[in-house]
Amino acid sequence: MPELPEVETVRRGIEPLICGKTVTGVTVRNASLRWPVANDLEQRLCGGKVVSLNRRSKYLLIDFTKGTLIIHLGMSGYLRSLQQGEERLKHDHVELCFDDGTVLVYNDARRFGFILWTTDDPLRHERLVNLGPEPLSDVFSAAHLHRLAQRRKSVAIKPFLMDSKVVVGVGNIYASEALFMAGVDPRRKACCITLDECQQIVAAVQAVLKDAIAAGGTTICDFKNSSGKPGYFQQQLHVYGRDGEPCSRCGKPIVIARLGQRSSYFCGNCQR
DNA sequence: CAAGACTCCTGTCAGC
DNA sequence: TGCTGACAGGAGTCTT
Repeated sequence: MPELPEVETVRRGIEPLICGKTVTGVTVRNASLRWPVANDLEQRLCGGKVVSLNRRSKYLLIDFTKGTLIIHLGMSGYLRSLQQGEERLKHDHVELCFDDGTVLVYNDARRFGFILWTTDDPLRHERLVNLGPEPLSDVFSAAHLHRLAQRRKSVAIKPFLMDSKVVVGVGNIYASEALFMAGVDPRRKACCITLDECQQIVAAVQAVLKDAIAAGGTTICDFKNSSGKPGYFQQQLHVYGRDGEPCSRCGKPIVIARLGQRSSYFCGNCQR
């Protein structure tokens, strides 16, 4: 389940494979993703040269001379490069062929992801324009978090952190992990979190994401393999998915709570 | 506007 | 062993 670190890992992994190369063919095997793949994608992409690869939130932005491909990996999506003669896999939905023979494949079993094309500024695209700050930027500060949190009278801090208007790229796993690191109970109301605690939370979110990116970076070489999914879950998780297991800090069992339709894992002793 | 429920989809796993 | 149902989750829409 690609969260921001995984998308950044994907970006770094495929950048050297396609940057500066020209699209010579596009195959869409299944256009019914979260939003349908444009039926004229091949016409739009062919002859276009990849200028750069960028990321905004969990969106991968492939800038071409003619426009930008906006890719979201959803829950189960990944990109890999196909070796010559290699078999296609189930759920290989879209393929981009480049002039040097490189083939980039989009695979997404659950089809929560999508591939969009825009000729305008991708950051002003309707999917991106209302997003909050990047978690690793200076805009994501304790003051920012505290200011927004004070207006939210009933939502708990954990679903608040997962709100993309507050900060992008913090999914269920990293929200749980960051709140553990910050020592904050995920059930507490956002409006009751102090500025000092916001500072702890910001630092924790950034540390968790940076660690995950670093862990993903170690597996970038796998991109050339057909099995080359990037290093999801390489990181040591302290609370996520560990209900009943002892807390790594105090030894008391990790507990689980439902917050905003999502499972939240935490230590009732270390997180107050 | 805020907040919660519901939705998309399929692989995985528990329970029978 | 095979079937069934619950569950997972990002992010959008719908309802309250």
